[in-house]
Amino acid sequence: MPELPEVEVIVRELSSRLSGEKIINVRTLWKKSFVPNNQEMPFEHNILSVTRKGKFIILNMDVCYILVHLRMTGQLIVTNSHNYDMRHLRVIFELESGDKLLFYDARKFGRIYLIDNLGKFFSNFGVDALSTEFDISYLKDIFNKRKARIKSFLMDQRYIAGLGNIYIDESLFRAGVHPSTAVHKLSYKKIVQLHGAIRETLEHAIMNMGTTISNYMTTGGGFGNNQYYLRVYGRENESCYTCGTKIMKIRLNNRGTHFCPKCQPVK
DNA sequence: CTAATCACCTGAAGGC
DNA sequence: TGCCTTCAGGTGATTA
Repeated sequence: MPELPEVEVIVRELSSRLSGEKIINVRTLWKKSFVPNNQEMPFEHNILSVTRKGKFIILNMDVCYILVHLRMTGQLIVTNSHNYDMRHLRVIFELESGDKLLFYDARKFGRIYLIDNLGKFFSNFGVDALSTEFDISYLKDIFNKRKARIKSFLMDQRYIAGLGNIYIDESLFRAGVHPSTAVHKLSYKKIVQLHGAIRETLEHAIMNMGTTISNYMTTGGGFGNNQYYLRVYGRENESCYTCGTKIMKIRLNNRGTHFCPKCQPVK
């Protein structure tokens, strides 16, 4: 489901609702969703803060961390109702206040990890796309000698963390780069443009509270608005806002990929 | 080591 | 209505 902007919106909400809370119990309804794989476990931890790295949501606690990855269809909902929906409910965190943090996940791809060493967990992880470490020289370095197509390279979280299918298509459009371009063929000028395009695309999406296509929602059940501002994603056969050419959709490494053939010519 | 493809799951949407 | 196919904000494992 979500990419960096959606996760960021969720983290901001969770941060104000969960900081200072205490988890007093965890119940797992689908074993694979919670990586210790215990159905029930004694559990008492204070949540100090909620942060993010790439698409991972991080609950920072006294002596350990809970990491949540929503993958395609995961949702986190905070509720004080006793009558919540059980359909697709996978994990329940009970809080001392009486509220519950509910993890829903229709496709069961999402994962929640309980770990004690963040550095080790993220050792193979690239820089976050909104961090200051993600700058033009970093982008130039990781692009050096790479022959992969730019779209699939940007999907790889070991280099840049946070980008996914929607925002890569949108960023490549803004930068005027064809998604099949071999990474090492990008000119310095295009690298600069792409860096700016990625930043702008993500920041705009966060301002719009994320993109709701099918089931992304915020922790209180609200929707995003960024779907109304997409320029290529989901617009196949519609006219490019810049030049009027029909937006094309192709399959790249098994992912639907949208672009304007005129604004993003093959290099 | 790098790059591409498959596997994991379920449900919604479209064609017939 | 219903059956069948395809597709989906992701990523780990497997293959070449």
